[in-house]
Amino acid sequence: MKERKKITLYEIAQLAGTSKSTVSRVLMNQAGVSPETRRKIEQIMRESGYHPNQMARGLAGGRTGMIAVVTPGIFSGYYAEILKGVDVVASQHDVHVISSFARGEDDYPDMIDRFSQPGQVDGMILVAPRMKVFKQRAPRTIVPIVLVGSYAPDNGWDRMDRVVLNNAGAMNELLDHVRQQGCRRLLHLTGLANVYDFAERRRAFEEYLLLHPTLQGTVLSGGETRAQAREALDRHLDEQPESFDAVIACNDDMAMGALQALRGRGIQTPEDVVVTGCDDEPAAEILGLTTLHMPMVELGEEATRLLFERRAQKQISPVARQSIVQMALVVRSTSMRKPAVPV
Amino acid sequence: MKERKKITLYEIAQLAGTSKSTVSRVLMNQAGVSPETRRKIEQIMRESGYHPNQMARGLAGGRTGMIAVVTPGIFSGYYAEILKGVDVVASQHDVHVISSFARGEDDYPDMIDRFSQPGQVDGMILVAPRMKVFKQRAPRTIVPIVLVGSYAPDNGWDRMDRVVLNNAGAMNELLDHVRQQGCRRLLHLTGLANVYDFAERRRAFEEYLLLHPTLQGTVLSGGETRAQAREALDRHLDEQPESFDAVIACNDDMAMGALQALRGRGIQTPEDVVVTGCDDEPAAEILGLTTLHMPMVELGEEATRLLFERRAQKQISPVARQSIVQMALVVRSTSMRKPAVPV
DNA sequence: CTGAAAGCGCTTACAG
DNA sequence: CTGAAAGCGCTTACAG
Repeated sequence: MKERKKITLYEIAQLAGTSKSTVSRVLMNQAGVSPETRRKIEQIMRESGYHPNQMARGLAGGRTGMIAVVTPGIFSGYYAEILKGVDVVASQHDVHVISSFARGEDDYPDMIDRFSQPGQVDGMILVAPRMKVFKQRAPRTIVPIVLVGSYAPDNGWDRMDRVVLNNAGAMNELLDHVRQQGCRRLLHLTGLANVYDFAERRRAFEEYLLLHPTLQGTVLSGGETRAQAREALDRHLDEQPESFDAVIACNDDMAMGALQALRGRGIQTPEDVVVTGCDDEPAAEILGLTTLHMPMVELGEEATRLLFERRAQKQISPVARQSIVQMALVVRSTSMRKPAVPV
Repeated sequence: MKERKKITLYEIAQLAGTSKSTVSRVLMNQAGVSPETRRKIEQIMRESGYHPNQMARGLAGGRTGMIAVVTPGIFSGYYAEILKGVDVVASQHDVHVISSFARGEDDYPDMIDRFSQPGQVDGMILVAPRMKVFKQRAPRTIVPIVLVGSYAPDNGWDRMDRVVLNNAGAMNELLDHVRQQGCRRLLHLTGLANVYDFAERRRAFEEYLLLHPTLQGTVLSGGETRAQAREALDRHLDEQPESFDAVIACNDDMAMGALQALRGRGIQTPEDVVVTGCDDEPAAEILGLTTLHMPMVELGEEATRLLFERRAQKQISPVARQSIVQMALVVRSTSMRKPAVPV
């Protein structure tokens, strides 16, 4: 039944015995079309399997029907879940999602530049951009931008909507728990310094130590990948064995590297050393890793909601919105010293 | 230095003291422009921060500069890696990647239909489409399609390029290894029957049994998710305890579910039961899960290469290409009975 | 409620 | 090697 020839809005108008204008109105869901005409046009569109040419719509109407999600090149598996959340909301608006991986941190500004030009996308979501991006003034673009898990300095970036995590609060809760497990010498395994969330978590860790003088704390830089985290901890164990009784990693991936390092030396978890992560990646559950749960799909959805709200505004608003997504402590076996719960 | 007013090809032509045609030629990388003129235009484009309007290019030239990747709604984390591979190759061609998650298997045909209309994308990659998609004849579309990890029945789908895995060969290697570990009663934990790769692996499992009469084999359906796999194995253990000494799961996720079920009953791995997966997801390494390694980024890259080769062809070619990606056995602790190797 | 016309910013023959 | 003109398929005032 479906036409194979490419069919245009003009053809639909012909078949309906009306004009392009009217067909366009029903396509745009605009008022001012008689119910009867509308019904007829809708039926013809359906029967003919008509899909409007996106490129033409974009050019004529100034709306591309696309948004871009830019993620760092190196990623934890959870970026896929954020992407899925974005897709859920975007598809409700009949908008496609362009996914781009930044190649190095220098690539970020270029991508922003490119996407903020007219005729590219209707908006962009920047996931965990590296701090370096913010060295330059924020582009004064008509294309709305939403930041996810990100810094927002006052050289213009603070005008943008953003979705952030309650890093400090969640970290506090986590450290309270670790302390209750009897740990006193805490090692914070941090990641790249230019990742905003990592910096926040580190700061929360250090502030917690100030408030709890009975605790001893160290910060160890674990590099970028799981393997690097493992190596870093290995070296640390060579130099200062038994110097800590808890590893607080800045994310699950690094926590897993830590687990490997400990296991390799026969150090028991959680008996000798408690280990915690952050993110609650799929693998965390399996490993019994205590972590902070981040609702990743939600994160993507919320960012996209902000984007569409912004897009819907007629004029530029002076209000920047910020959504704070709560992470929740998930206690599992890597930190559970007291009662042995069956898995 | 950067212009904020939107700048068009026409402006570039003005600045260069030439015509739109000539500017378009350098944009399209076409021959027939004096080196001097080309250099000048390129410089002006760079200085003005010009990016051509994609919508206009798409409408005028018939090339959208986008390709779509459609993935199933429920996904293992590894789809993100495929997406990354796609992005790597696509960006070399200055093409953007639209990522779409199919909402249920009925959504697949609709998406294919929509994307294959003109003015949408220049090509599409279908990742692990459910078998149901192939019930209907393949669309006779000008938009090239590449199938990844997929069936290709002869009702038109066999005209398409595809990237597949050496499921049977790899499964054989895996089963040889399991047999060498002393296992004789094998339980195959399979996933949704409508996933091509799962069906292939199951077939390979059954054929292996036919060739090795000393082995005993069972196939257990593990549902769709890790949790379901765990439950399925739990029920099986209730009904027929100690009926197997190896679990051969159709992917890592289900293998992890199996590990949970076994652990919950105090059954030792690999001493009592050997467990294997497939895919080599990030979590597999941590868990010490024996699996078949799938080079996921490569898979995405190869699919995209096929797509661009097809796009470059002037006329429709009668040749359908098939790339077979080799999976390799990765032996880890869940199947290593003989020598205890240090992790 | 409806239609004719202009125009979005490019590419692509075509003519020179 | 270069330019003028047509046209891609829509949306958007504008006029009725």
